[in-house]
Amino acid sequence: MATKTESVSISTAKCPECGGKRIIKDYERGELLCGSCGLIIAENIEDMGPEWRAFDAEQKGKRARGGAPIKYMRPNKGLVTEIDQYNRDIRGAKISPRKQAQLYRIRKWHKRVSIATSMERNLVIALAELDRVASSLGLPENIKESAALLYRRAVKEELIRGRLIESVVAAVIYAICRMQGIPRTLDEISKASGIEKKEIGRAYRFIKIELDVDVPLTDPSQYVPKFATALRLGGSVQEEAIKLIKKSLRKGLISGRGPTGVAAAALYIASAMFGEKRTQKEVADVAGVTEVTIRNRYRELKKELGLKVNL
DNA sequence: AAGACGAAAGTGGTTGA
DNA sequence: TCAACAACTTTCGTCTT
Repeated sequence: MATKTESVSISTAKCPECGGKRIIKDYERGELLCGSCGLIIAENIEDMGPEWRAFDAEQKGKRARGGAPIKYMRPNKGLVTEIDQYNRDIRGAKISPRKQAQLYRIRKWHKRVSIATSMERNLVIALAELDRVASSLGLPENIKESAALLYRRAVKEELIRGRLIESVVAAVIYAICRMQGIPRTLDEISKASGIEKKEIGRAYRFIKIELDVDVPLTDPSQYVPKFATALRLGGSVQEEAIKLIKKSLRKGLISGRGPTGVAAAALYIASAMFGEKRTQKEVADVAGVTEVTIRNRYRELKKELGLKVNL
């Protein structure tokens, strides 16, 4: 993919520390920070590389909280302080009941605070990643918003456990795109996020089941404008392609077929009908399928619809 | 010579016992 | 957990323009 400058859009972001909406982009220092409490949300915001999440949360408010920089993938490692549950002091002597009660309370709150902050950290990383991937895919604000919401639900239900944050973010984006009818293939999201397709698929399936979101299956015609643009095909060709898809949907159904393949075949036929023929290879490339698949779909469409197309 | 076609074998993921 | 299965890909030989 060609390098281009990305303006990181942050209007969906909220400060994970104080909830403030006023987020400041400091381009001189390349930082994203909260206007109310000064929390640095992300550094190196101009940098597209995968390792840009180097990151250091610091609160300038009342409760001073500091420590080592948080490592990339493991929000809790290196920061936890364990308070064990055996009521002995360091020399092994018993601790008075009164002290025990105090220790119990300390442990309790320690745990609560740890969980809260680890969730915050998780969100900070995830939202930055979400923004990066969504921008790189050219997705609109409302998609980011919905995706962020879904991700928060996933965090709340503690579904991120063994998973890479990035995988879940990618999966959430994929799910939201499908729900909103803005087609992005797993391939595209994989490329934008740097996560393998099957990883995203796995995370996607998981959150789909656990969060009980129902995602409609993709309508092939959603891909038509995108492919047509890439092939420089006009509006009338697109309309024809969509018409073909609708017709075959009503007929013997295209169920089970990959939506991209169907869209590609319809476009292929439509382009030929309008004398703006594109080769199977051209169509196949932009659709991310092979010529063989186009041929198979094309054959099916032709038979089902009784088309008299001579190419 | 390039594009279209289709058969055959291989791949990765889903499903159901 | 494993095997069957469907969709899709890869590869390759042949036909058409």
